[in-house]
Amino acid sequence: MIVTRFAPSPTGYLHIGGLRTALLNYLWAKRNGGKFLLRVEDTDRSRHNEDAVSAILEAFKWVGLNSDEEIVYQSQRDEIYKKYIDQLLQEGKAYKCYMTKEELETLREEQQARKERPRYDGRYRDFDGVPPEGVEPVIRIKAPIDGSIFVDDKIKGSIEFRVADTLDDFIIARADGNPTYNFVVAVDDALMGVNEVIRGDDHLSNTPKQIVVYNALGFQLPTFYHVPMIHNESGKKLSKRDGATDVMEYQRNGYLPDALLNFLIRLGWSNGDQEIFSMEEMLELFNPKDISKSASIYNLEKLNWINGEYIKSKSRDELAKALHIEPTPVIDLVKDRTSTLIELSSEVNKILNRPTEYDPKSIKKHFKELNRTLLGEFLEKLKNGQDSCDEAFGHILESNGAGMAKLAQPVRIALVGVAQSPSVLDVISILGRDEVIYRIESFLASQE
RNA sequence: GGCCCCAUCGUCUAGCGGUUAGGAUCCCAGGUUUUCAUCCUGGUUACAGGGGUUCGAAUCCCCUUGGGGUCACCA
Repeated sequence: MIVTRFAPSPTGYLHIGGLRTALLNYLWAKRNGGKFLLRVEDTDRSRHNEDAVSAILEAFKWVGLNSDEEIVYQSQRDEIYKKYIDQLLQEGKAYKCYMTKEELETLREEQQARKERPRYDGRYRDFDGVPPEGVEPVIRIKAPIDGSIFVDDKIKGSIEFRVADTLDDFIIARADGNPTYNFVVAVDDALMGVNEVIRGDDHLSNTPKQIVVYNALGFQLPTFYHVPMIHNESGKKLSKRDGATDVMEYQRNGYLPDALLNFLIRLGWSNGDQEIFSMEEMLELFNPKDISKSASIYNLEKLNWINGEYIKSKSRDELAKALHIEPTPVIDLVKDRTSTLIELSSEVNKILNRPTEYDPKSIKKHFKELNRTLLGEFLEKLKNGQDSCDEAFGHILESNGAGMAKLAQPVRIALVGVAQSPSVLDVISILGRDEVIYRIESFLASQE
């Protein structure tokens, strides 16, 4: 069975790039009848943040990606980590290092002065003397001293990391006893049964370290897929400064969750010329080995288009629900002309609500002497009640020998306040004769 | 700077030795629409550069250039 996971650190909200990673993991697990798990990486106590955790979970709920098991919190697994650290200590695969932060810093400066790679020198690796007083030791793992570690990545291929220039005996537990990232990731993934790891390629250079941990503990290595980053418009890793990186911001801005997922799946992955993918199709087609090797730039224009396509394809009831309003035929009238729920809402309101003001530019262009006359005649016919609205429209144009626009545009302005709207006759038929009369009279009164 | 990764239209991508280099988005033009939007039709724009290999390279190899990532007692 394939088990995947997404492991956010609770530093704020769910990042749009994180959501993509989560989606890929979700799809791959589900496609294979496996499990998708969630793990909160909060080993750094000083950064632990409850609000951040709930913000992230809220975002997952919104997009509908659910964990198949209880969410794992690393902050609650101290005993587990301690047990494995003790095991490594006892087996001589890890050791206590009494070097102080200051000493470490000095070492680094010396190495840098010599243009060498900053690297722990292993001075306590085989230490069996008397430990210095007053120093709480960190725990370091014994990494290989030479040779190479190979990461067999299913997207990038086999990658060689020479120990000499990538590894040292890195710290697996801090002086305060808390374990560090590369250690807990390996332990948790192994213990949770995660056997396929799909993550951003910013983790690629961490992978050799995690492999050292897997090997020391005798755990089986998962399959790795390192997916390229999403970049901002200037080609850099997407960060908070780029705006709109919080997943929930997309909800606030009127995007539909399935449209957002559709947009994200197309970053670095494709299926021929297909652009629109339902969740079912994604589940049927997605395979992480097909992900492209190069980074992609995050571009909102495509998302807007996709979102518009999704709005067009939704039913009146679905859209009403998304807008938190009662279903109305107005939705069908305007949904083809909008690309976000915000726009949809404003278009609906434009028709449902009586105009509070009239666009000056529209009036200037479409409310001249003839328009005024025709509109007056139209109003009379409506009040007279002989003709239907459609008939009244036709009769007036015919008797005056005028083009449609001469009457339609002023009517439109009277009904919705501007010269742009869906078909005037459609709007009239939705509003009903009385409301149309009211709005035309109000408009005429405002133009006295 | 060391190490690692990457390189087709502005953007997302198809292509996996032989194609007029395709699609989508964006933009522009025309049509439809009384208007706007939708929709339809058409158009502009790409294989980073240089060497190889080959009868034949966007496709394979090397170099250069460019871009990105990463180098913590952060995750």
